[in-house]
Amino acid sequence: MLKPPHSQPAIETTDPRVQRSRRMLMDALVKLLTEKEFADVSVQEIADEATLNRATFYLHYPDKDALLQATTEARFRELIARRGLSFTDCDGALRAIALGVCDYLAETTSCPSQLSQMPLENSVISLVEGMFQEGASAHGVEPSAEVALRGTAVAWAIFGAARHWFLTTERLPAEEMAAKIEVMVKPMLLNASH
Amino acid sequence: MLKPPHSQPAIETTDPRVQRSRRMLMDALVKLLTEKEFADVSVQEIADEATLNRATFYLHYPDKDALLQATTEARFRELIARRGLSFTDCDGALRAIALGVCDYLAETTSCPSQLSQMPLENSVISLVEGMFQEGASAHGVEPSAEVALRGTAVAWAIFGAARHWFLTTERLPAEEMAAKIEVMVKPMLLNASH
DNA sequence: TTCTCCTATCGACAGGTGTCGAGTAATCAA
DNA sequence: TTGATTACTCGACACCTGTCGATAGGAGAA
Repeated sequence: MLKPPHSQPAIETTDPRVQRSRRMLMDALVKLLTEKEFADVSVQEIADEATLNRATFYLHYPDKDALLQATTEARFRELIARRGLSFTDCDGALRAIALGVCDYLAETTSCPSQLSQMPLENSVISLVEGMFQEGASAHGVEPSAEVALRGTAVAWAIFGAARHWFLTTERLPAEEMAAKIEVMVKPMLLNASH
Repeated sequence: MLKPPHSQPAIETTDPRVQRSRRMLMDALVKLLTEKEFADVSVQEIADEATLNRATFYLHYPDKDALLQATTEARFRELIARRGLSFTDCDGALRAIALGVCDYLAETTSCPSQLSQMPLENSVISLVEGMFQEGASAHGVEPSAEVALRGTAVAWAIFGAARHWFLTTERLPAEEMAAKIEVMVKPMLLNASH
């Protein structure tokens, strides 16, 4: 469900030991996910795979959902960065974001069967939301409830569409899908953004 | 996560014992949710509250998430039915659905603090999706990948917007919000539906 | 180096989970 | 009513969870 305690604690630490432990835990989870479902992975297994003690796991994440969340977020951020997403051109950004989400789903969930489930969504959607906020403020659109609402709705629409695409057999190339999503979703932004 | 086994098994049984047990489990969960967080509710507590054996719980649902899912779906269906949502007028339907989702979130999650989390979404979104399918086919729009995609994206957008609204302090009346959502989301449907 | 702070380790704990086999009781059809 | 079927109960099982206190061990500053 929700992790109010260390919801976003897993960031900002310079201590190399901490960095190392967290990376090892993430890598361990990713490896285990190529072998079995998330639900079938225990904290003990993750700790073993990471060559860390189980108690150490709980020093960093409240439970395995939080680790999945953090891992997901890190991978998605990296993917976006690798694509060199810049918000200098407003027009390309929408398609790029859609493409990023499609790519992300296709890449990180192709392993066992359908990991395309819920815990992933929280982090990805809120990241996409953040991108819209960023993009809007970068272009002088002052933040308002209206803008925030539209950003949220668009983020959810994009994720929902990308997920739909991902769950489809015989799917189109990601680029085509991203273009489709762009034209479908763009009208939602036109009334209130600049 | 996902429950492939009895994902939608909780339907269609005439045996009164089954009906009774499932209803008692749902009612028990609803009652317990007024007292504590979902994460803090154990299967044993649910069974006790329902005056059923714990093993009986597992005869009906694979875990407590599945019960929450089923309970959620039942409540949302009932709410929609109570509002007398009809799809005879295409124009009102969109706003009515948005209103239904807002109502739903406001009603079922006001109890402890924030239950507005993930397990709920699956069922509600797919229900809304189903409504679009239904509405489209009722008006002679032949089913296509395009229509399905738009329905999905709209469902996610509505849910995301309603959730955003729900998590806002000082929120507008649900009716106003639903109207806002309608105008925001409607353009997504215009190109491909009739 | 030495000292301090923080992280990682270890063993153990009370509790929860999901499943099983065997027995009881309710339902439905013949 | 009888008999077959199915739901429910019960106790027990191995395992996982989240947390604790005590201890060892690196990182960085004095």
